[in-house]
Amino acid sequence: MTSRPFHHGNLRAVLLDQAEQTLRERGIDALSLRELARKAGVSHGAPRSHFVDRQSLLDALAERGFNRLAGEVEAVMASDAANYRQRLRAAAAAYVHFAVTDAALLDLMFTAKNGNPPEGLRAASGRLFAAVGDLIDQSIAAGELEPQDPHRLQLLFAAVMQGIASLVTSGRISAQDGDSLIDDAISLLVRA
Amino acid sequence: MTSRPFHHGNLRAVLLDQAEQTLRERGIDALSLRELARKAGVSHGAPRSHFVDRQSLLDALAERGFNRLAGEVEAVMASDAANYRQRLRAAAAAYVHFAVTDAALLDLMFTAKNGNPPEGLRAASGRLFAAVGDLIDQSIAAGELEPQDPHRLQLLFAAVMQGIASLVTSGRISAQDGDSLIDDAISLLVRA
DNA sequence: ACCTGAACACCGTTCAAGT
DNA sequence: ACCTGAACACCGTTCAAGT
Repeated sequence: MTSRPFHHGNLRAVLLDQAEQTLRERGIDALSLRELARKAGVSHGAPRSHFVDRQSLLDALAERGFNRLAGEVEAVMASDAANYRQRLRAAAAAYVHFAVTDAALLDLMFTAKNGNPPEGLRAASGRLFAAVGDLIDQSIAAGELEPQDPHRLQLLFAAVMQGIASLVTSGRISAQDGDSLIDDAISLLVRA
Repeated sequence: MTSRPFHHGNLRAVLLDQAEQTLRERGIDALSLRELARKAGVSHGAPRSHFVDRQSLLDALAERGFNRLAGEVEAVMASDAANYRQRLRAAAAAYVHFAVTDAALLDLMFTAKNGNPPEGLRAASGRLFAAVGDLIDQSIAAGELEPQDPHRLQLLFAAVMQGIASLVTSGRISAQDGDSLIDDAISLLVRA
């Protein structure tokens, strides 16, 4: 039973899990296909069956990151918090928390890509921005935000969250300062 | 005269210039010390005399990036634009322009560092944030911004610029949308 | 369909040696 | 002080071959 094909049907997932951990603990430069294969107990050529090259694995990691973060924002919308200001804060807090615990992954998600991203990655990032957009729309509908131009408000909120996260991951400000900044930003948006 | 030491005293600068160009044209993955040495016409071990390792060269590139961007923000402050709203817009526009023309470099400047950054890099990034801070302070003094909490306003402005730049470099929005977002963000801050 | 293992080209880093 | 060139370990990628 425990014969040769240690992984059957799930090597891809095993590689991604291990890669995510390595990314978190030692950064992107320490991420190599060969080491992942070694840790998974397969030959160095095995990953090729699931990822055509290293960039393909990085794209898959970014895709998982977007889906996870999108899921958290969607969870905020499904919560029973009546106050939309609280929802905006919760979504932004999730964003900053992600930036703190998975800085290298967030970098990867927002790194300048040379070519066009694969479809799965595009869809995943789209899901995140759609979730943020829905949250803004709902906040407007609840009268918490000015109805002005919803699309612009969505982008602005996304930019503020990404900017705060970026300052945190790059070590410019602490996670605590990041949370304070969220409050300031939301106060500004809500009041506007 | 044109004997052996092709570069004497300026190999470091030659390597950095070439590296910056490669970074711009082919991204960070295409940046190798050996190729830089080849293009400079020196042996592959020569860069070692100026950069202890690859990360050290990347740090030097980031440092130059921060200094260049800081210089542009400082130039905005030294300009004769009487209107501080225009100054804020000009500073933010310079930031977005930098993001568009040197996306990979901006990524490098705000990448999560594993260890503590070297002193020169710290100083250069400090110079940028100090320049942004001064601009905000002057805008407050000119009555363009509410005096509230200057430090928070500085961070918020920095976060918004970095966030918009990040959305642009990652291809989420166009440079044009980035400029529109700047207007929206500044309107929000000025009105507040 | 998935994995093995040899092969190739390239890289970062170290270091003794040259000038 | 700066550069050369050999050496080492590691890597991404390709590909014929196995099961």
